[in-house]
Amino acid sequence: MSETIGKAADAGNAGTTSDREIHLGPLENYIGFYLRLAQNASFKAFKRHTGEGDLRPGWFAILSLIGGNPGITPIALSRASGRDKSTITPVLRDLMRFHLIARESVPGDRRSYALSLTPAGKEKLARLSEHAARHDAELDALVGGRKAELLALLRRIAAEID
Amino acid sequence: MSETIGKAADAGNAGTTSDREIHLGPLENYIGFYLRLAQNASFKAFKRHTGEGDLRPGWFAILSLIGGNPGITPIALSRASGRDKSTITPVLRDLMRFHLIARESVPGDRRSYALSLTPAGKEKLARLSEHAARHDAELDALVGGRKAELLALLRRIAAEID
DNA sequence: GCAACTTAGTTTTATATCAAACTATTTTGC
DNA sequence: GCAAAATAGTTTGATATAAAACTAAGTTGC
Repeated sequence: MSETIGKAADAGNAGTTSDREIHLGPLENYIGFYLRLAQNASFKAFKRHTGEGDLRPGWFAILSLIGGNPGITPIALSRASGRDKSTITPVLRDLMRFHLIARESVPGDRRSYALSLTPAGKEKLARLSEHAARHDAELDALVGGRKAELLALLRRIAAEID
Repeated sequence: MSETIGKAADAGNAGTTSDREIHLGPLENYIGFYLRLAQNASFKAFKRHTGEGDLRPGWFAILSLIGGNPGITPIALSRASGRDKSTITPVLRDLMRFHLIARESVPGDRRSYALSLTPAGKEKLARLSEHAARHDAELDALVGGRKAELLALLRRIAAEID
């Protein structure tokens, strides 16, 4: 961490700004800025947790939603998980490739299909759930008694910012 | 929005789950889940704001930090903006290409260089700042009087989750 | 009952991000 | 002072995501 200490002494230079004197300026009070920092940090930590096995962060929410809603369609998954439908396709392809989910045709709509977990998928979900629970427990510990308030605010931002 | 209503009536099917009956299950109470949703929504809205001009979301934080800290180096930018140093390089290249920033050598360290805004960069930053301020004002409106608490929690998550 | 519109899913393209590997320097420990 | 370790910056490769364009199928309005 030893930063460039003596440099600002130089004349023709406005002063090379070292780490500990950075001014965040307006960013300091921007919700959007800290929302990004917090999400990145949380996602990184989650990746570290799950990545230790053969798991993938993107799989958990999808597997969990299929597990809790057998027969769910890709478009419903997209809406429930808050991701664009075009990002669901490759995840489902992976999950199929590893035989964690099964597709069944939807009677009455040949465009769509119904998803469910295979036994292997249920096992994988169980294992992923442990990691996820541990991860969110860490977050819980950080926010202490203000979890309900934080969740309410985040839900509100997610739902109404657009 | 007319969803597939009559489908669950079919026998051999566990019931095709339509949008309005989705159970989020554990996700419902996961901070990480709503952190992602909120950040994605906020980022999308920001992109919409800035994208109307010739602006780019990634540019604002960087320009703002350079503007507030003339002489800042790429590595200090990386830390202050919370992004990996490898993501700073291409942004700086773009900003250089549009003559919004200038590089100056750092006396005493030939690996690094000092950054500053050109007059054009200052103008661009001023314009971007308006959009950013408007965006964050929307977020402020959503969180009402609980902004300080939200910021404190997000800062804490960003700083301590790793 | 057919044309127009809408919806489900996929593919393609673009952006944001991290991580690892690499080069060129600088700093540190004897 | 020199070898080893650390640091600054870049490049390359991977993943997460959205958006737009496309295909196929369903729904609606006369």
